[in-house]
Amino acid sequence: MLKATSVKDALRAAAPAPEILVNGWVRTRRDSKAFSFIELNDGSSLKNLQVIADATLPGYAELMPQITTGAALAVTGELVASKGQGQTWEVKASELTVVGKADATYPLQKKGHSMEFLREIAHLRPRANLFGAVFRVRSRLAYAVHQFYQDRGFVYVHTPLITASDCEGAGELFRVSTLDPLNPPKTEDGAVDYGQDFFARPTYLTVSGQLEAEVFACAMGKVYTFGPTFRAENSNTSRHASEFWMIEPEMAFTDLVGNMDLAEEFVKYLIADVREHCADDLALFGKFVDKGLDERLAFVLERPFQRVSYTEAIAIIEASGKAWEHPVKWGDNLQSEHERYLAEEHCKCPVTVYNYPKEIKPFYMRLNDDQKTVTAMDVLVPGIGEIVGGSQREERLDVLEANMERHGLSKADYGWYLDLRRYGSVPHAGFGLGFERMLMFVTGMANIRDVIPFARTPGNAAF
RNA sequence: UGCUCGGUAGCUCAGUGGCAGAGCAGGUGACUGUUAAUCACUUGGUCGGUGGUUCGAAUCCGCCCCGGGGAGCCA
Repeated sequence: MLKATSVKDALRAAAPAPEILVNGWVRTRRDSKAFSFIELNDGSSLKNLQVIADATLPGYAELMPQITTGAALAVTGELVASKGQGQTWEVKASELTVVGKADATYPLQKKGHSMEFLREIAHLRPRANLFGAVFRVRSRLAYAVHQFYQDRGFVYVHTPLITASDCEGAGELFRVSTLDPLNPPKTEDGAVDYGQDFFARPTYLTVSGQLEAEVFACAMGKVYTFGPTFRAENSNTSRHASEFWMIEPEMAFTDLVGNMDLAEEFVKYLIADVREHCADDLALFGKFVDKGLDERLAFVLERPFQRVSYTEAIAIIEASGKAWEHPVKWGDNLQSEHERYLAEEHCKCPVTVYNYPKEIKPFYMRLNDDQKTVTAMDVLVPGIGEIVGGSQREERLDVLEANMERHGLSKADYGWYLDLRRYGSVPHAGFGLGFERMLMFVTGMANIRDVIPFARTPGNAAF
């Protein structure tokens, strides 16, 4: 049997071919009296392959009504230079097989679907041009993540998805349990006895692999994780999902500046890689999703990211003279409107904000000499906001213990984490980059639910 | 979770107290190396659900469900 050629390969052929086999799904069909044009797509590229089905084909009259939008086809024929405008190559079919029919109820049409409607048919939307493009870019972006770190000598670490610790001391967790919810074992005082649960303790889906990544950074120097993460927050926004992917590099012998350097280099690398390898798909986003996309990506690549300390950021916001919905003073969290102002109006490019007040940041961030701020850093990008959050970690045992006490955390639960500071402790730093938020940034897609194959959000786990 | 805007044909939407509509998709026919093809005709409705106001409700009011936007939490 003839080995199949992808649409992508057929379209970039160097020469005609006497016989090729192409498999795919019908995007549309246009009929002439003597022949039909069939647009075939197999997901390998944005562009379709035009198939010419001549009326003299065996079974033509019976075949044509089955060749409807959505039907799966196997086409054997000659790859020839197109006689028409608009495409270089086309296939003149010698044999057409309808592998799977699609009747008139097939939901995808040739034009104009809303993102909301496509979200409801998440099992079919990868067949739409836009979503094919999104998920090809997603695949390439994931590859580029690994390439970036592997090229730089980072070791890929698989941190656990099931955890007994709430890594960040914040955020709500999904409980993992095999206890009977209707009749759980109880302790003498009436509480659920998790000692009898599967792991003999309460366990959850991880919200971050950071603490475990620190373990490996303090053994192998430079490591990264790349995997799914779970947050049971009741967040209903265009940039939050209950299940998302995150990349978390962690580096020993590295301080806050080295951390910011890596984050900025990483973001730029990903943009450059996708621009180089997904040009057709990005052009589609530039045309239909975000007219200014290419210009903005080019701009981000050309310029160094701005860096402002939290204290400077507060001064910038106060000096803006804007009427803020939430006025800020030193010590407050930056609101979304402030972050947007910094990235979109004041700097007009990604901006890294660092050295936040210790009161608004987690226990593991390193205390600065001013005793008031910690080495937190957030990368804010126009249109999305926070895309990276990280810090230099507190490597001094006594200071870390004091921080934990201040945050009301039990030292006993973090014995292994404290051990890293007892034995060969070193300055180290890392961050988390939201994979989907990065994908939103490079594609211009406005909603995180549209860059995840099957999005999980509060109240929605269909498919 | 609170704020706000929506839910009308398969899809996108108009209709805002008085006969349920358009474009696209689907069907039929014509025409054409077409390419979001074109032209003519045509099928298609629990107006999100429920209760109320009214002679009369898609339209006004209450409650519920679902979706969007922005907010908080964060990546």
